[in-house]
Amino acid sequence: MRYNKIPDEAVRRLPTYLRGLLSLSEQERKKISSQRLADFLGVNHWQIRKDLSYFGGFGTPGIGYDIEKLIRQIRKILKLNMVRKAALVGVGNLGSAVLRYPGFRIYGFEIAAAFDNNPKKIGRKIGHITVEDVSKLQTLQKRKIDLGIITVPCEAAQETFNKLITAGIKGVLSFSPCYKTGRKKIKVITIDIAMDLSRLSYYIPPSQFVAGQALS
Amino acid sequence: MRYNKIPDEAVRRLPTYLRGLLSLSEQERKKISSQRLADFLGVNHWQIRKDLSYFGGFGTPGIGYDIEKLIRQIRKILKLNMVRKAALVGVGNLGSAVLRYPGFRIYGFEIAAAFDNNPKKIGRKIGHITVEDVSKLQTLQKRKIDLGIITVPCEAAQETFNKLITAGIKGVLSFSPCYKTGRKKIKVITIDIAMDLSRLSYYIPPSQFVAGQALS
DNA sequence: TAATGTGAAGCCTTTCACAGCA
DNA sequence: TGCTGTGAAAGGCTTCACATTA
Repeated sequence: MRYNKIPDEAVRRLPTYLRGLLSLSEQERKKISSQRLADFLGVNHWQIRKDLSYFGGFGTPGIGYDIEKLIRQIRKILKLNMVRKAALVGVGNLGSAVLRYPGFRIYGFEIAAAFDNNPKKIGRKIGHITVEDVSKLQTLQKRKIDLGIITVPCEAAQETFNKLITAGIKGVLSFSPCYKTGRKKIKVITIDIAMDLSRLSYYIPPSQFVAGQALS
Repeated sequence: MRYNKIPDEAVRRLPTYLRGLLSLSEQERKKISSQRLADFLGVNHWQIRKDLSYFGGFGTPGIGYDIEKLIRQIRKILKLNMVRKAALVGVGNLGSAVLRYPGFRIYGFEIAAAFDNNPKKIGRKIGHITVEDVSKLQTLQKRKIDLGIITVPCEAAQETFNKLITAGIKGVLSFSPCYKTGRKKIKVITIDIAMDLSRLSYYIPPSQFVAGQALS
């Protein structure tokens, strides 16, 4: 393969392709063309081919892609072909919801631990996970957990982030925008719900102009 | 202003700047330079200046930006300088958590209604919102609600999406990736938690290789 | 002097068109 | 014929350096 740089955007799209393929594999179909997968997902066919070509040629000209084989390939690329364990910190409303979120299963993730600093929550069971005290975060390395999910309130985000780094976590998915990563060589992905809603607002002409509501 | 195209990426960053400014305005400081705001947020100073310049010159050379004024300007750009009401559909674990999510407040959003199709949930109060039957979605237009938040399970996403369109919703924030928008001229932003975690996985070398676990 | 606003360069990503293979 | 894989073109975004202004 002759590409020396793989676009982040291509990586970002791979999980979508994987989801589509998994869905299509349930219907008894063996092969699929980039065109049909693209239609199924509502994307462009050349985009799919280009993205896959960054990682190698997985298809057969004139035929298409073998669904099962491509699923294995993408899993391998995303390093999902092994147990990937995550720990969640902050068992509030959002944290509990994420713990019970059924969507992780198809990608093979296991949320293997949950932590909180509220004594009332420690020991409680959410699904099949027992909430532990945040002081136990240091056990993560031994337990081979290398992904962290932050669902604590804004004020506690920085401290939580630092603790996860100390605990040897290598990647963080955070639902709070309130922290700085410094120069740590750690991958962080932030999901900021309110920010996304604000961004949506930009694109939508409002249905009302309440008198005196608009500011200068 | 001489730009004919404003990058989506610039729009995406505005809410971040707004959050930083709001945070800084609590400290009694009137002016701020792009350099200081950049340091505070952990971004580049020229990026901030460039992004703001797409919308017009808001600063004073040699001095910086007036914090309060810039907050008003960004609010106006993002159309947050008026009441923006959103309706949430799907009062499960995730939906309830989003309803109670405190982060919307600083951007001035109001989640004004919540819907579910489960009779057990209808009539229940979450925070100060009473859950309504999805059949009442048609009342949204009258109630001047033009943003929708989808937190239903995957299987119900497409139907929910269609119903929101019919109800006159102009923008959708969806936590489910399982729908197609068709050629509707509506803005949709999707938050796919599992997809983001998969993407994170790509960047993280795993701490373990369980024997026999890795596939082909 | 201190900071903004911006043209231009450079880089990354998307799109296109088509050679080549089954 | 049908579909992949990819070089090249086009487009969009980021970074830089500096003219300009208070």
